Amino acid sequence: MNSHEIPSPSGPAAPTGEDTGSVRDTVVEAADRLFYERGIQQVGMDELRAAAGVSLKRLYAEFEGKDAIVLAVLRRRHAMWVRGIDDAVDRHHDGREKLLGIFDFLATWFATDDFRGCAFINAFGELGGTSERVAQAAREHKQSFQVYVDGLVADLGAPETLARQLVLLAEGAQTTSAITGDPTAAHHAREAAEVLISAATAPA
Amino acid sequence: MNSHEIPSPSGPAAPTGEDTGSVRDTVVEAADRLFYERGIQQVGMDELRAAAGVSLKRLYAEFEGKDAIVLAVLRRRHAMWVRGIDDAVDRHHDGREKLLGIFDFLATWFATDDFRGCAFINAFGELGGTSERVAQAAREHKQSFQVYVDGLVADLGAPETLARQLVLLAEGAQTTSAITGDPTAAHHAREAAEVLISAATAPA
DNA sequence: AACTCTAGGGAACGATCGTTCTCCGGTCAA
DNA sequence: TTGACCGGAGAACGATCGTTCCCTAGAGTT
Repeated sequence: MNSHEIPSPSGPAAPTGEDTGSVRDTVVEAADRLFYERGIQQVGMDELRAAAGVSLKRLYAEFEGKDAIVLAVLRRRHAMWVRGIDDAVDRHHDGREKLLGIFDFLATWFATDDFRGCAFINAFGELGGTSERVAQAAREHKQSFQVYVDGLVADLGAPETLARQLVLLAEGAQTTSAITGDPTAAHHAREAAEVLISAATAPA
Repeated sequence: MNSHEIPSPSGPAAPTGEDTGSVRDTVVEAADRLFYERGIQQVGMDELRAAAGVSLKRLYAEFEGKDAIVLAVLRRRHAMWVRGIDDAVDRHHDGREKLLGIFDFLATWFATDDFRGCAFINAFGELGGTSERVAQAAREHKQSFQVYVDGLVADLGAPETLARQLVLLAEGAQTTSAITGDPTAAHHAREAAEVLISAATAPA
């Protein structure tokens, strides 16, 4: 049974005294990939352990349980989302172009070959009915995006209603593209956004 | 343990020789309620059996397995969706009002106290990664809605792009209202739809 | 060399799942 | 009354899950 003695062939190959932060990251990254690809409940802890190249003991030393890993994954997803949106928005200086940058980000995201929708929407559908923690994480994520768009719209001097409308377009594009597999939903959302922005910023 | 002998207090109270079609309906209705409320994998066959007031033997005589029940539930959801949309649209004769009727239907749906989003989106997030049948059911449902809106938009003489945009708004309203719990998403979607329809039907 | 400590591999555990099987009471024909 | 049949209740089964525990190999210290 002990024929192979290589400790961790796919791991980061650190000797022994690994700092604990990197173990967490490794686990959360592997969990994110597996959960997103197949659904949370379809991934067992043993498979996650194997994918992350950690022992079960280490896994449970680092995380209180599977729930804690799920929440850590959602936190990571939120950070990635914020960074991606920020990058696409900050690329522009014009307020209108900033708003449209959101849909450019969506377009590049949808074109990813492993795209399977918004992880928060998926997690909410799967666990939101039984896990208040997951439902709240999804709520906070969506609300923070709404607040972000509210700010961009306010900078434009447009009414807050526009922000609500643009968020609906972004959400709809995510689910539509995820289910149909058609990445052009981002483009249609962007075109709609252009019309809505123009209508909301037109002089009275 | 046998203190209560009432066989099925909440069931339809049919004597014994129930016709088999109604058993199917009873099971699918109970499954729909439970699956929608808590997620599919969170509902066991035994709980479903109890909720439907049927025996396990009857359950497996009527359905090949849990997968078959899930697909039957999605078929039922699709029929309910089509009927609800049709009712709200057929209430009007003007093409523009017909399109806006979609969002009126959404508004009444979102106000339902057990509303928890689109069952197809939820099922796709939970099982779409592993069950091709579920993923396909979601795809077909969304596509049939797109085709339906395409028809209404074509009747208006507006470009097909408008139909894509309106579908995105409807999808976004569903997920947003589900997660945030705010039913006004339907109203914001409707207002955006009014702007988009006006822009798409304005004379050149 | 002997001892201590750590951590990894993986068996073990209890719970739960979807599914099947067994028993048994009731019903109807003869 | 007897016997055949049907369906319900729920035990049983095998698989899988999240989680814990045990055993041991190896590193470090004296």
